[in-house]
Amino acid sequence: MAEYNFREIEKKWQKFWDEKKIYKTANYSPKPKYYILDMFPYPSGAGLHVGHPLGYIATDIVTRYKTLKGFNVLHPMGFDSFGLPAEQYAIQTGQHPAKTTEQNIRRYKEQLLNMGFSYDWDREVQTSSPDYYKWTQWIFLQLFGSWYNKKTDRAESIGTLIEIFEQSGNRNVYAACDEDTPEINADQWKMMDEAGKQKLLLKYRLTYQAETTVNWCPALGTVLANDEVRDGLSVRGGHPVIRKSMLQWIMRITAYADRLLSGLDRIDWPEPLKEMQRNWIGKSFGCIVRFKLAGSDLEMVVFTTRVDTIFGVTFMTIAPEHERIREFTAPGQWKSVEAYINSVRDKSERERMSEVKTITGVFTGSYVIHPFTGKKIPIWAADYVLAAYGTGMVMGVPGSDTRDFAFAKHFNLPVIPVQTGDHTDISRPDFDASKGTMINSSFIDGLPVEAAIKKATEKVEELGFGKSKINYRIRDAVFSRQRYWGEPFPIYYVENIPCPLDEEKLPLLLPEVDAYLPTESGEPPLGRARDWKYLGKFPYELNTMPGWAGSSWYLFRYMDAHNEKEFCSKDAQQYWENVDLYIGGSEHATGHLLYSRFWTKFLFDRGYITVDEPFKKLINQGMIQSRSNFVYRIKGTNRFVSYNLKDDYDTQQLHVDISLVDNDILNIEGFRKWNPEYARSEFILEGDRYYCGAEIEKMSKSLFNVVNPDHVIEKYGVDTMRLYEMFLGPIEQSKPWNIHGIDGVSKFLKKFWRLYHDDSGVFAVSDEEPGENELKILHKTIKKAEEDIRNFSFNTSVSLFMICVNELQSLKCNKRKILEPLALIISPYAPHISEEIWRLLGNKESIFNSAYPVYEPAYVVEDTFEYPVSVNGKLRAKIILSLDLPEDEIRKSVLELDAIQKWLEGKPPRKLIFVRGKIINIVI
RNA sequence: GCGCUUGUGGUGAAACUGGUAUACACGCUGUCUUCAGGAGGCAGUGCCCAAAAGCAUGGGGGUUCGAGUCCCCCCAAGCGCACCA
Repeated sequence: MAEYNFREIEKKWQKFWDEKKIYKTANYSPKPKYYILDMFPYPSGAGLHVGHPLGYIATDIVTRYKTLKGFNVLHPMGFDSFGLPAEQYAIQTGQHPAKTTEQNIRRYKEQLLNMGFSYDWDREVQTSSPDYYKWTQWIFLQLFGSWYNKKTDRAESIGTLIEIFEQSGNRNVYAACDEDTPEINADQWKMMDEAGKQKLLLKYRLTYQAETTVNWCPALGTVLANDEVRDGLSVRGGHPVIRKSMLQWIMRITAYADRLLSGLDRIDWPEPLKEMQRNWIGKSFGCIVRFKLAGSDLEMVVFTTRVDTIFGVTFMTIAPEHERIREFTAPGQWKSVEAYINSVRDKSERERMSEVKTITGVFTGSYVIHPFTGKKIPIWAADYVLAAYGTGMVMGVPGSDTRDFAFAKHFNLPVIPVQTGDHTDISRPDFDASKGTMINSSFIDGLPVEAAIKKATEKVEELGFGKSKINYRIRDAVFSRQRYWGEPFPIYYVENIPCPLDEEKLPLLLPEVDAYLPTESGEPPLGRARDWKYLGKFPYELNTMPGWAGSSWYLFRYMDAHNEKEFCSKDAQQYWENVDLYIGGSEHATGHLLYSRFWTKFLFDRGYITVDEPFKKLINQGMIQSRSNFVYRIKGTNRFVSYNLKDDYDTQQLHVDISLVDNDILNIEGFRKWNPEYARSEFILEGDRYYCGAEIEKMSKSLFNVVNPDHVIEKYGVDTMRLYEMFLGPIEQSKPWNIHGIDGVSKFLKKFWRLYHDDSGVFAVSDEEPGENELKILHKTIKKAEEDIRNFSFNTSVSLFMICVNELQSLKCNKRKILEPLALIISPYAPHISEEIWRLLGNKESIFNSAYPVYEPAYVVEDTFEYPVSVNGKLRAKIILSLDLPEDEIRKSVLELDAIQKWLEGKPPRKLIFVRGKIINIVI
């Protein structure tokens, strides 16, 4: 008896799709376009695990559905192939990262092809390929050749800035630039030598060099971005990170802070992710206030969001790392301040993090004059002030700010309450600094906080020692890495001045090196490359670009992947615009997803593209976790005790490979073979079984809980795996991988197959006309399947198919006119079996090129005459009424119904509750 | 501490704008063909009960004829940010 043979079917159709290039997409079509993108993977050595395909299956379903609906769909795939693991492997083995990367990509591709995804592989991109990184370098050059004009609120060519300089210097330039940019006039500009001019321009370029304190990771030998560091450790590898000053390439993303923020309102992204980006950008409205130093012309400038509390200032604070701290220190105090600076400097991020609660600081011996009261206010240095936020200096208001309060208490500084509330301990939750009215505050006394801020801001502006200001938390992004396996910068140096390489010379190929470690003198690995000089004499940049460089614009390369003249042709970009649907993990919230928005806005400003957001709709697929299993060894022995008996012994919990466990029952023989250490183990069983413990954890090799999709595919087939991953639950939700339910899905596909075959397994469908009942089942399914795909509710779709197939089976329906559309509806989810059935039904074209059936509303309309009804929301009955009757008639017929009449106890209904034309409730 | 999200059977989970809560699947129980092969069919399965009635969507209030869904207060879990002035 013939059965559903997935092995044969899947191989057959994958080969066919590949050979006939079924999934090739044209750049021009009379059909409407739809662009669906997956976050491309980094091809690691471990291959794909079952978590990877989750998002890919979802995009594939939407792709197939949209294609059936008559869209021209772009659905490409590629590889984010520059990165640390390949390089680390290279350091260990000496093997060129390009080679490892190539092997890994081959394996990934093989796995992806096995899953029957409809990618147009002709458009594949690899960020580490010179054809690709040529354009990453090109975009870098465009950034280098641009500045941000805040008057026009967009990036412009650096040439327009030079023109302005020549005419009127930089006095009237309103640009995103370095804080320390000196003011010059046109004559001064013209008098400057080339080096001086370039130095000045560098302060305006959208990518620039600066000496900055960076996160230096000694173990990785590189600098990390803020989002690559967590708790003072590198996200990758968990090595300690320290603060170090280095000359770095930096992206002026702060120029786009406001547009990155406002753009969020126009894109369809998950709210939590938008919120993460909002917090990261961290816009806050406040005020800059200048305090004159006592006995000096110097001024201390602070940023505050609560200028209304200025009458409560009892001390000033400056970050110990602040570059101007010496100016604010009395000569006699310098020694103790310097000692304090040193003690703070050597602490790593981690140490500072864990010492959040300890209060340290030192008096600088200097004072400022309070602008309103004229009182002398002492200046302190304290590490609770961040050098990088605001001006690196704050005014201490212990009456309203809990941190200032804690500091004042610790050093016994006075507290002046400036707003109503109990000030004995303002860190208690019943004190809310954002509420109340002002006291002890001269002209703002009695005003509520909000009004007080407004009035105080006006006053300081009027008196000229302050100005309202919008401050951002986001900082410019460090863009260089001291690594080998990344894009080389198209930059060479003439007397230490960075010069852009001519665009014609791109790509600047990554040179060969003899080892992938920094040089002995501490230069990055490119320092090992021979003749790494432009024209043989001007040294090239030794840093390479970070991982996010290539991924910040890849969506555009897919549109025109083989273009040798442009990163993407205007025509192709205008046709595809931007991504309609993007699916990937939320871990890229403040990395890739922010940087790609930044580069897109930049390319838009410079007229290279017509969209200023890369991804219209974003869905975060949840993480697939894993269920780890444990065995319990009695301490100091080689005896293992079954889960429910373990409390009787003193045991140690050990991870066991989940492939040795079925339904929490341990395969004892397998376990003995797994590790020689356990070959002679003894077991204390429950009955004749050893039960393991279990816990949900991250999927990781080291926890022995990784599930390789290859095994699942081998056992059940790809279509079953695809359906099952969707059936598992909503796509956005993180959930543990659990194989136990897969039999249900597997059964469903077998039933589906059997619908088209008779009892002896021979393909057989009837050409009989379907009855209304069968049509109803079909059209209900079509309708619901469309709704589900529109809502990305794939799990309910799978249930729906099961119901449909069960119903048809119980009707013994084998009619072509029902079964042919059914194969089409299921095809986005289970393409192989559907294609096979489609061909058995005699179709010549691939199911991928067919048209999704249209449902007939007539067959979907529910029974309109039978309603559930309750009386006073309690009793229920089904009554039969006509929709067309006027309300009075309905009321009459309700009273005539015996059952209802009994409940009504003869009283006429006071009110009939209608919902969508149906009586739902009767109120007495 | 702040922000966001989520709490429904033994398990994964359904439930459209408030309208018969627990669809579908797993698991479990019984059973049939009879097989020891991860096969197929049928019936049962929220809780308490012999049954009827009753009670059930983390807990407590509220709005409503009617609340898993809306509002308020708690509790728990997950994620993100974290001295941001």
